Amino acid sequence: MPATSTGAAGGARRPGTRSRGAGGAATSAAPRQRQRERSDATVEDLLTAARALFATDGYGATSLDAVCERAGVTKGALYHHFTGKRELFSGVYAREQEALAAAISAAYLKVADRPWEALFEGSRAYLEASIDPEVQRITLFDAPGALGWEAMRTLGFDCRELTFRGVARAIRKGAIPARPADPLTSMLYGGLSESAMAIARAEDPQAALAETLDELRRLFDAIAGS
Amino acid sequence: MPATSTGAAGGARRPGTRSRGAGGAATSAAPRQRQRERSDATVEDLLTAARALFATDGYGATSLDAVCERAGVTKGALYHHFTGKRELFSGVYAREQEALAAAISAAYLKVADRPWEALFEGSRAYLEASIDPEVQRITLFDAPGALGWEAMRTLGFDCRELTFRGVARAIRKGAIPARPADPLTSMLYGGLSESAMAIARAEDPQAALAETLDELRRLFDAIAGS
DNA sequence: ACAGTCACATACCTTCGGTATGTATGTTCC
DNA sequence: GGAACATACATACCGAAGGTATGTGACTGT
Repeated sequence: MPATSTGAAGGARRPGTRSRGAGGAATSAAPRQRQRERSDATVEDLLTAARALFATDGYGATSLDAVCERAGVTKGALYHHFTGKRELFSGVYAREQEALAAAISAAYLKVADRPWEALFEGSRAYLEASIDPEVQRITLFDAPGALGWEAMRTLGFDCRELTFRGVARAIRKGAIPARPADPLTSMLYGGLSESAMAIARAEDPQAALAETLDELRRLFDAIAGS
Repeated sequence: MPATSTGAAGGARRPGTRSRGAGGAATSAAPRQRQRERSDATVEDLLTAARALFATDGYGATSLDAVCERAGVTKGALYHHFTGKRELFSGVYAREQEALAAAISAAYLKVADRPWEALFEGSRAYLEASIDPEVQRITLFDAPGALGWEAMRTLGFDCRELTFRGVARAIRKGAIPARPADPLTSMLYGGLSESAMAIARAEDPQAALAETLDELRRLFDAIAGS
């Protein structure tokens, strides 16, 4: 044990001054609640910091030291809550997927009684949300290489699964000609993802988005009426 | 300059024993040809070794030391021919794209007089070639994160560009209803890429491929007849 | 209040991408 | 044909970054 007591005397030092929770009022209100809140707050800070850096610098160029510094924590905290860089990114990715899935579901449910139209609206929502370069960097560029196919699909509620359900339901309800749902799901989901990337890199993203939605409309009409 | 003469006396040591070319016959046959051949051979070895490791272990998990060892060279050689890991991967990626593009073109040209059918055949070729997990790991999983969008599209003859040309030509020739070519290109190319990944992970890849080609047929027919 | 656990902080190790430098093999020019 | 130069590497080293071992104070059940 070289150089034990570092610097000044003991006590919780700089990185963060962890002391969340609503003041120090009722200590007996919640038995083991304090530690949970502290943990949750730290995890929240780590995920927020990581999401910001991953989104702008990318997975490879983001160092855990930078994440910890931004979160006001040290690597001890990070490795206490995550097994490593992969799982940290995994957490960020899961949140991103959750947000996308929420947007898709909300759009879908507005016209859920018309299955095919509902899938179109869900697709539109996914496309519009996925245009954000930060979202793209995480979910479309870095996630495949960092997490792999299996992890991407098993993590939280992924959008591909949502798309599959929408396609399957449209088929079941007879909104489009009968067929296996998987192939069409892949074509639709992959097409939308690639479209989002292309739109974000276009000279005029707004125009590109409009053109893409037009094409999507044509495709949906063509599929339904064949 | 610490520890100058390392180990035994000088002389070209183990890593490779570079001595390509057709023997040492006519020395005056080609003026500056020997070095070129040597360089080309080294680059070839590096790209081959890198492709093997990148394909199986992925970009992040592949170390340059491992690549050099497999190629029978040291890092001095690698950094003489490439600026770094990115460019090495870039070279591997470019070759992969070239091979895919060649397969697409060959299939397309067989029925080039029917633009829409030709694009279908090109799509089929891309799909079948992209099912290989090694190809996928390089071109679909790691390339986006490692190279980014711009580099992927400007590197060599990329398949998306080929798809675009096929779509644009089909529109120009009136094989499908008029529309901007870019959105449909994205939907098609992205859909095929995602489909390839799904097929490779399916329980029965052959059956999944057949179903996907059926769906592709339906989609092409629907688009043409709308 | 005391023992045990949790949530971190500190210090260290190892791997790996990248660089600086040395050197043998061509290549060119006189 | 040999000196001068360029090319194609090999060797040795550096710094950054992911990961680990260990210590310590705050929190918690008894």
